[in-house]
Amino acid sequence: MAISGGPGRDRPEPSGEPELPDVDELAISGKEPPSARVPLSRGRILSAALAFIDEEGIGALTMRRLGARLGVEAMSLYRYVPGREDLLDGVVDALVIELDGDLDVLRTPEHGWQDFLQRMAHGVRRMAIAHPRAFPLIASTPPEAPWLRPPLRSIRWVETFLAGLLAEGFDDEQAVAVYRAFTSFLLGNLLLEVSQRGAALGPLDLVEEEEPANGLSDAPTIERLSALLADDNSLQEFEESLESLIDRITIQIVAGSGA
Amino acid sequence: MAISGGPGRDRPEPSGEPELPDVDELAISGKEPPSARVPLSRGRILSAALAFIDEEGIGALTMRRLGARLGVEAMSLYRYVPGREDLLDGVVDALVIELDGDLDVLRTPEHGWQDFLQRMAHGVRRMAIAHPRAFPLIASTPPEAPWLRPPLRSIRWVETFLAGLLAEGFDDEQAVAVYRAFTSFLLGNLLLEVSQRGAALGPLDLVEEEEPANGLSDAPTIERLSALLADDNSLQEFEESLESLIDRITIQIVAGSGA
DNA sequence: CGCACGAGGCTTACACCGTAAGAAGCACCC
DNA sequence: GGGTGCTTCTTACGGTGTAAGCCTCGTGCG
Repeated sequence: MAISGGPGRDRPEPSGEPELPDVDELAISGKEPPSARVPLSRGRILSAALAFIDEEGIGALTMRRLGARLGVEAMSLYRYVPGREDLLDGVVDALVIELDGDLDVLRTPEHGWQDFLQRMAHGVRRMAIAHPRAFPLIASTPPEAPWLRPPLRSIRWVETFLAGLLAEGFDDEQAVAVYRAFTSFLLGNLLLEVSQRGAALGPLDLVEEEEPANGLSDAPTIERLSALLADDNSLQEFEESLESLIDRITIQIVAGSGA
Repeated sequence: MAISGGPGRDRPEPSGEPELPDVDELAISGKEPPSARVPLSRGRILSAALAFIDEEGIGALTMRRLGARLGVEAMSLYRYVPGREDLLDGVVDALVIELDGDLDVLRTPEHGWQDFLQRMAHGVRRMAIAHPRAFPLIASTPPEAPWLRPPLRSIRWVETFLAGLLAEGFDDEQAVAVYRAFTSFLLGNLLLEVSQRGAALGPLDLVEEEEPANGLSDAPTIERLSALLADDNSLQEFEESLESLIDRITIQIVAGSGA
């Protein structure tokens, strides 16, 4: 949460205001009809970028096109965003902020940490499904400056998660262990689900190859199974895996509490 | 695939098959000293691309630079590779091929499917650690043509894995279920491990900010925990998670066998 | 009122990118 | 010699991120 007064890193905006609100409105609005001149802001830019990615994918997002969508020249964006990579970082942060404001995943001290993890997982899942093309961003280190960054391109994610765990009574090492287990779980499950959800449109795009009766016939395997692969019963699977993970954490913590 | 005999260092290249000019040598050699004119081939290109990515990251890989590394003009690459995206696909496929030739993960019918999964997981892990900057490729749908593709950018991966599972006696639905669970597990665990392994160089690159005594003090959380986060005891964690997952599969399969 | 000023947006420019089209080298066989 | 294919190089085009500077106002101050 941290209403942008706290740990928000200061953007290299030395002038005027000491701190600018990273994401303000984030109205998740679509494209702007050429209405009155809305004054352009970091929030509006990030919001438009997210909408753009949702519609056309990350690769299609260029500064010029994003500018055009906002009725503005590309270079104007640089007044609010240091560059393209930082813009993508900003989109990820915006998603995370939207997430943990969405269901205020902290502030429920009465239901215990299992409930916290459940809420967190479902919140992230909802996000992944709502923005399937933006979600993989969270798991990809940016092409430039590949390391020397927080894992997963959003320090806010780590902060939010760890703070929640600590608030639930975990100690430092437990929190980190749970963070790892849970983040890797979410990452894997949701990346796979999102990618399969996309592939389900028309199953696997095997180039329509005429396998000329290869005697061994190992190609048909995937053709035969592609319907099963595209079959979308993933919510139930997600639930089961989630509960199983939470059980495992219980056991691990209980078993490890002696040490 | 082509028993490939004993310890001969010969690369897979299943020469019996009709025509598979995909990956031939893949010597994983480094940069080519300007020695004699080696004739350039898809395999050499993919190998150089992988080495390039390992050294400088995906973002730094351009056709021109890759050409220069091979002592060749950029356009020459297009005789063997349809374009940049396909080149990246090829790199992923090369990794997967290297993997399942590396430990011939099939062909061990005597040790049961748990052993198969163990070998698979460790093989992928070794690959992820050997090529940490290339590995995220496997989990990222290409920016163009985002859907309409096999999940995870390598149909070969799906094929190899499913074929192995079927060979171990799973039926179709079980194989798909195990494939999902296992792939998501590997993806999540290894993406996180790889990214943290990178971040461990110097912990989190917080811009050195002078937080002017914000009363709430929620910033230090991550600073305090960053050492723990960077701490690399991940092999053991991986093993534990792996065993736990395999147990879960056992239970699930046993429980689900009645249906 | 006049006017400097500065924020916000625009224009120009540059280096680099992927790649389409075709020219130039080259080994071979007739 | 003259084709005849490959393979590689040259040239060129449209697109990209972004550095540098210009223009245009609303605004505050004398």
